[in-house]
Amino acid sequence: MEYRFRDIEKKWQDWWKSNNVYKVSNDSPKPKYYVLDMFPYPSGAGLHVGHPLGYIASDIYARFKRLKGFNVLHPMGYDAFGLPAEQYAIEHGIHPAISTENNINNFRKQLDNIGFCFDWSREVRTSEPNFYKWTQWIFLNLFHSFYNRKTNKAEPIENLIKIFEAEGNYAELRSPNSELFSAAEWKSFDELKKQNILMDYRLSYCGYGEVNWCEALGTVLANDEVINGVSERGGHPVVKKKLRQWYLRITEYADRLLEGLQKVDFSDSMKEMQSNWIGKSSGAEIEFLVRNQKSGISLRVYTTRPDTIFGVDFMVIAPEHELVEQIKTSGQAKAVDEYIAYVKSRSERERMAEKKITGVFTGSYALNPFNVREIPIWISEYVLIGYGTGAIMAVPCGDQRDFLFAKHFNIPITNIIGSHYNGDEANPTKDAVLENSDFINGMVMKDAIDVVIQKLEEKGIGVRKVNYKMRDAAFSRQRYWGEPFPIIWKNGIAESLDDSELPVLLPHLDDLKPGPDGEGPLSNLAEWKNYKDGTREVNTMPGYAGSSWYFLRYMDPDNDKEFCSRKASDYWGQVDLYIGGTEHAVGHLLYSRMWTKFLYDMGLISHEEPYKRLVNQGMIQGSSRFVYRLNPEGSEEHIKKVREKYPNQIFFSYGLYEKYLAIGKASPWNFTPIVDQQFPGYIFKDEEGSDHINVSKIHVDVNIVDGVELDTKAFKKWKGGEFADAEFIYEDDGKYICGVEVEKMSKSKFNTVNPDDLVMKYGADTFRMYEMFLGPVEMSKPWDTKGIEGVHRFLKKLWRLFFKESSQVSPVGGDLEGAVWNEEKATDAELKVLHKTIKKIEEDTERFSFNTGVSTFMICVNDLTDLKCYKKEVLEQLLILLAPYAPHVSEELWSVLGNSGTVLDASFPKWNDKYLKETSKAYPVAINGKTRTELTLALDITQQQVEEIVMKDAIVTKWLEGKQPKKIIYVKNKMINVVV
RNA sequence: CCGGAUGUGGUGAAAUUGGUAGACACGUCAGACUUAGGAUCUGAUGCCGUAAGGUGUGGGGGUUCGAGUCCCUCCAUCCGGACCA
Repeated sequence: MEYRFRDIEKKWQDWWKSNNVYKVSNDSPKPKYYVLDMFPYPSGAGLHVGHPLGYIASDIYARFKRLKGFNVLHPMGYDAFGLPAEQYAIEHGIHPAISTENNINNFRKQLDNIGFCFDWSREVRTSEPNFYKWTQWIFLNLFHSFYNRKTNKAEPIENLIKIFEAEGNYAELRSPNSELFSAAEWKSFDELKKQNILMDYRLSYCGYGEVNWCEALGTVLANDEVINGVSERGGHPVVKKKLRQWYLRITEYADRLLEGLQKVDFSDSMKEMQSNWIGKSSGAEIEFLVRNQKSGISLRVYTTRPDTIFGVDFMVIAPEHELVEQIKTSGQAKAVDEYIAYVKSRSERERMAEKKITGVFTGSYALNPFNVREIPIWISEYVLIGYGTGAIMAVPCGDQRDFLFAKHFNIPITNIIGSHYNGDEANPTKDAVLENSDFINGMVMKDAIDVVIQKLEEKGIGVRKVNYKMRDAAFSRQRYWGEPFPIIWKNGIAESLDDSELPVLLPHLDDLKPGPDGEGPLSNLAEWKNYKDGTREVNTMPGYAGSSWYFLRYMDPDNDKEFCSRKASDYWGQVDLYIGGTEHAVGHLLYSRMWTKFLYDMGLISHEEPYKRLVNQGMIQGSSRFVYRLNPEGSEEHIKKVREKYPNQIFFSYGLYEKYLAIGKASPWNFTPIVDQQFPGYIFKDEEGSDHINVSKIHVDVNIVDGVELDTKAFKKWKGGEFADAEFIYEDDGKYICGVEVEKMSKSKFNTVNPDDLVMKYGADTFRMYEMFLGPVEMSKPWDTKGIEGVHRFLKKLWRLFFKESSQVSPVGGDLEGAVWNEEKATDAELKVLHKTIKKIEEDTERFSFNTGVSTFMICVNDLTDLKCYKKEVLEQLLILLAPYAPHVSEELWSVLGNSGTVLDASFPKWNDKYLKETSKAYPVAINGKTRTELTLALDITQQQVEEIVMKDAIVTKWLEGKQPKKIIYVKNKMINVVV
């Protein structure tokens, strides 16, 4: 009977479904284990071979843990709200609810094909009211909370009101925007004022701020959704705009998010990315008095290097700085105004692209607080209003930007670091001994930092200060396809809806055009917007709202009383293993960590970090294939001439293309190849000059290319016959070879490979194992289908340990025709193969090395084939090992051997040392690391016994020539070195 | 520019604590069985060399009896952040 994977896989997938094999209970005596995948955004493009990589890895691990006796939670769901569905709706006229539903169904079908062990009864969709009800509920909890800096945790806003009523607002409580007031003053404020003050403390709050506004998408974007000044989705330009927005006060959690990284098992690069994003730096804020016609102005700067205070040669403030108007002198007013106008005319993108040194002198001087030296104040766009105080003290001998600025504008440079400064570039060292520095002369810089800060604080002109790059996260979108806010506006006050009014359903809307004044589409729906005696908030929540807590919902998906019962979250606890891509490093992962900390502060869950261990699967890149078409270009006459001779499209094989270029030989058309930088390829020019033949590189579907060889027949049919008339110039061996480049996998590059096709051709088990066999899960690599045959061959070989293959067609299951397996007792040699495999598979799987795991199976099956071992005793155990990797064939053969139920309910075999011990082993011996011989020694012997045997060995004694060895090094179990 | 990662045959890659580098697989070559094979099986396969032998983990240097592995330095590729004071 042959290995009929299609029937087998269909059979077991149906069986798993109808027997609820993967349904997980919250009530089990077994220890729990939670394996989670980053749930997908169901895009219209469907799955390509890159998507399932992480799912397969987690699936293997989840099954493995189940075999090891854990109660494993392994759920899946959909991150279904978001911008792309809405963009798609606008472009194609399909309502997001419909397209999302379609895409989900399509995803599900593709996922089911691969045979995952997800517990689909726990599926969540962020766009479902029974899910986003709780997203809204958590949002309201954030809204009703503030961060108490004294207790260092989130608390109900009532606590803050009590403090205000009793003590008023004081410095330690103060939020940057809020004023200080006494308890009595607080009581005298009217409601609007009180609410405005409270808004400065709420963990989700509404405020005005500079936001990233994307005109093309018609919405604001969070900082991590903007890459190099353009939107992550679509690459549209993004500008700064002041708008009323909802925010998440994530900055209050900056320190805890940073500290928490030490408690979790993430990769170094992931931790690095997060801590860079948080961007904690410590230093001081220093007050500089400004000397000009108006008195009493002071300029506050932030610096991490207060030790360089005597090296300050100028100050720079951001063009948007609030003191610009007051600081500019009448003499410089014109120049300053012109400069500000210039800066405004430049987009964010231009600024980043061309880093010109620009700036203008304000005419005013600041005074160094220690020696009252006059320091000119400049304005320049290289100082950002958003970071620190928007003003800096410039130390050109220590900071390269300051240095270049000083050189450019001929500002004299003070050297405070002696020979460490060479006059050609700044030196940011902290190890120099200070010079020209008044009371810190002679001190090492890094020691001087604290001394200066102390002195500043004593004199009341500065304060120690920690700064973060991270900003509060913009939490509203002017879009339709997201969670509505449970907020009503009344007389300028945001009021929360009552829990009983949740969920606030997203109303149906056919026309998704934006509302007036930069508001979202919901603004157009008056009957929905007007609610009770106020108006609803018409913005919606961003894509990351639902994903910030979805991992908790899986624990208790049907609960309609709570977002997740305490009992369920206590049982499942942290996600033990979280698998996903690095692209969420600073977005989703930070937000979900913050939400978890918040829920922990509120006493709603018992753990503070959501993910215990994070594994980042690598990206599978596309391996694009190209054909090279010759296009005549230039005068009409020339084109006609060429076309007369060659009426069809001519394609050049890659090898020839390369060859002609390499040797500079004339092509068959006598066009001399020359390199032309203007074109993305090469140009073949004719002798006359302007007329030439351009070679265009065309993406060709990887699925009609076998390795690098083009299937020319399929090519002619491809794209509805666009290339039906193609003629080919072949290699010498008559093949048409394509060019290869690694790019991002995308439909437009024709380099996507659909898993469905591979599953159809080779089966899900082969596909799963091949994806793992490609290399370490964490590594990015281009997809290459060549090689899948090897894995398929392995499964067929495995099959032949159970059945003789015959061409006769037999029904699946129950029919044991051609069975070769037997119940004989296994020999030691066979058990050795088995136990070696058990040990290796356990280790490989545990340390996530699935690629070597697959190899281990191949070696095992090769060995068993060599031994002609068809014994049930061995094979049965092997099937248990294989069940996580190739679940379908394992189930089939497991039942063939007469077992009932799923193989996953078996327990993972234990390996026995007894079978792994060698009776004897050859040890190479090296003398002075040069010469080698082999000795045969027993396995468990002592160092002393080894030395005795070595010294008795004929070859060794001959080498030693009577000399005594200095030492004999017995290295573990392999090598002995004799040093003379 | 800063930070992180990676660099091993024709290809994907193994080598868990420093211990016979290249497991396993693809590809290639040769052979067997075949009317045929894109089926299956056997053998060979890092490179140079007919061979003995030499050489070999991006380059250079170091530690060690011994280095793919540890240290220094340079180079290349990928990813992330970039006027963050």
